[in-house]
Amino acid sequence: MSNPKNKAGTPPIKSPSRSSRRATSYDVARAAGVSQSAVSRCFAPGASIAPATRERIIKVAVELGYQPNALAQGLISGRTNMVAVIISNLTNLYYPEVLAELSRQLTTRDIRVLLFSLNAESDVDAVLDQVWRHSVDGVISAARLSDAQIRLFGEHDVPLVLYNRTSKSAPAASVCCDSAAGERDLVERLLAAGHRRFAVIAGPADSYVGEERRSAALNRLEEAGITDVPVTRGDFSYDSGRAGVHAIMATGALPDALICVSDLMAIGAMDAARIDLGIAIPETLSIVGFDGSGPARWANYDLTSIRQPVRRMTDAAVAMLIERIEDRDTSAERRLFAGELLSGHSARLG
Amino acid sequence: MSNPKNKAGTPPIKSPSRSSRRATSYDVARAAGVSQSAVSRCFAPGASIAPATRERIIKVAVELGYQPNALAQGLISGRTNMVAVIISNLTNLYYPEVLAELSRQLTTRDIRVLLFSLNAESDVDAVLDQVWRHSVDGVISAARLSDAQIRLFGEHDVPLVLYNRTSKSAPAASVCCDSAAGERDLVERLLAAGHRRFAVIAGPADSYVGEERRSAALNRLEEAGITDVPVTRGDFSYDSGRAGVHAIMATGALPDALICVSDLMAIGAMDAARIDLGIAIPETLSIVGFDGSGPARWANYDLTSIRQPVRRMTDAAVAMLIERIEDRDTSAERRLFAGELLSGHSARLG
DNA sequence: TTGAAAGCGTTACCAA
DNA sequence: TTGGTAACGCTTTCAA
Repeated sequence: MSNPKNKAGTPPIKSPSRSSRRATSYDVARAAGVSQSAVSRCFAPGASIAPATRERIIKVAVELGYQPNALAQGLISGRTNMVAVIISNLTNLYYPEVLAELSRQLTTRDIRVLLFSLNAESDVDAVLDQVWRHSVDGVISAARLSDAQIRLFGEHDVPLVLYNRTSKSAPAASVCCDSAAGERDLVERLLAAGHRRFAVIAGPADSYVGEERRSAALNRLEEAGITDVPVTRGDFSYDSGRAGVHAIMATGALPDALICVSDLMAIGAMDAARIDLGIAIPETLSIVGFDGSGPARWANYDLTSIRQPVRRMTDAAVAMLIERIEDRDTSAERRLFAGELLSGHSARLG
Repeated sequence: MSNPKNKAGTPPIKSPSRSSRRATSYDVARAAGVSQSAVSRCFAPGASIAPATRERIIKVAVELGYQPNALAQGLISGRTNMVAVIISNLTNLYYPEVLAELSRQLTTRDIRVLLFSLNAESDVDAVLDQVWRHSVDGVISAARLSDAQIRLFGEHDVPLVLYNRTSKSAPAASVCCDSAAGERDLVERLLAAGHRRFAVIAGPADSYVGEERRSAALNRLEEAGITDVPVTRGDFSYDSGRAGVHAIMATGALPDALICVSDLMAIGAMDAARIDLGIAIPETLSIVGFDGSGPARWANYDLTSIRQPVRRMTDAAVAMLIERIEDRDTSAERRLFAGELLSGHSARLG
């Protein structure tokens, strides 16, 4: 009875009907006539094992359909090869692109994605609890976290990379598109083309990027001596962009340039202007957006916008995260990427 | 030395700088003066424990910030409370909505989502390997699985629910929108309005729903005696819809009704027709889509389409999966949901 | 109701 | 290069 597994001499399997229990490293070891340790080493990256032994074990492992149990691996090694991705609302046109790209890049590096998608009501703290419990190796968050929440990552010693967010008081690694520069750029081009009567459709007050874009636009306008700029707020949705146009027109303002802080709102605004109000774009009204998401490039809209370099940004986010997983003492760093101007034809540019 | 944790009397912690190790049930037990088993019971659903004890333990647990380790729980109990969601391409307009809804519903039931998003090149078998390794409780797949792959779920005893796919030879639970009925419905309404010259923009030949919709449309047309129908194939993208229109026109055909098997292609087709070719929609050409995704309802398109009842479908998928997790002998079942006609204004209907 | 002890399936460490 | 053994942090019997 040298079987290390059944010290107590367990009786025949209890449920013979459900016989196909998953093979463990012990099963492989027994069948290959080696120790369980040998099997483990066989699947470890740079372990010392004789080629012959290795080959024999692999053969048996394949026969038995053995694959290491990720739970057990994670429990003992402290690495799960899982990263949590927290994203605020998937219905936003821009996030699916980011998520797809993140997922692709993480998969490439043999890391799995544990997805947490927040809807408005959902509780971030509850999500974070799950994050701790599941021992993920790190977190990429494109959702709004409070400074206190960011600090929790330090306490739990879980690497974090923020996507298109930052925090001044709590230091955290982050990857952002330079919204301010992009927005200033757009405004300058609009000014150069002779626009003087501006209006803005901003985002919700608690949106980091939304506020950054709004204030960048207003600041640049102020520098140009333009201060009387009607601002209305939307929630980044198509409908809110459409409603925004009506809200602005209702004030009696007659802008010749409309700045929307997201593409989706810009698209809603274009439809409202052209279809509801019969305004010619860009002849009578210039409209600009931000993000460079798919529909912005559809022929019907051909939006003038700033395209975020999603590929490079997600690339950087993943690289930064892995760096911090490998060396937890890597200090906070903020990487800022310039957006690319999509000229489009929804605005007259100078 | 009655500490059950340090039998060997381990020396002081190795890295004092990184002191904040996560509290375990042993830590809580010691601090509360109870056994580790008591702590475990305290966090188990219907365990027998004295209210007083329970309260004391909870108090200590909160103080220490204790939370059960999901890995250890999963390893011993065989339930991870994780479900894998496999989805083919996130950039499709319709999938993010499905994913968001699935994520929401699973979260409600205290289940986490392990996301696998396939891009064209990625290897389904590699994804499945990861699924087995991570011991997920079940899988919802909106990606194309071969019959052999579906059978693997049986062998591994992992519950599976297919979303908008089925398999005739390998039995599997599935939730689908009745594409055939929806498409027939659209065709009938188009026929009733007097359309006689049809064309179809279909999906890739290996798409289940795409083919179902294409053949349903062609069959219904054949019943009406219309057989000479030009068909071109796209890949469900905007660009391919646009290209499809040009391809059809290039054949010399002059359809008065264009059937697109997805909204995104229908939108591309509308832009091509109106913008590239100056064709009036729906006066000169009726265009219909399928899915009822967000942009289909934008004022500029106001697409005539079939809306999939995403909420009810995801609801059903989650319910079916949980049923099979709880009782693995639940037999295969196929639930078919009728789509809802979105009249829109991109087609003249009878 | 409580506690002790046996796993779950690995990796990490040590001696051989 | 190998095998033995101790964790990892929990749930689950089984006795008390």
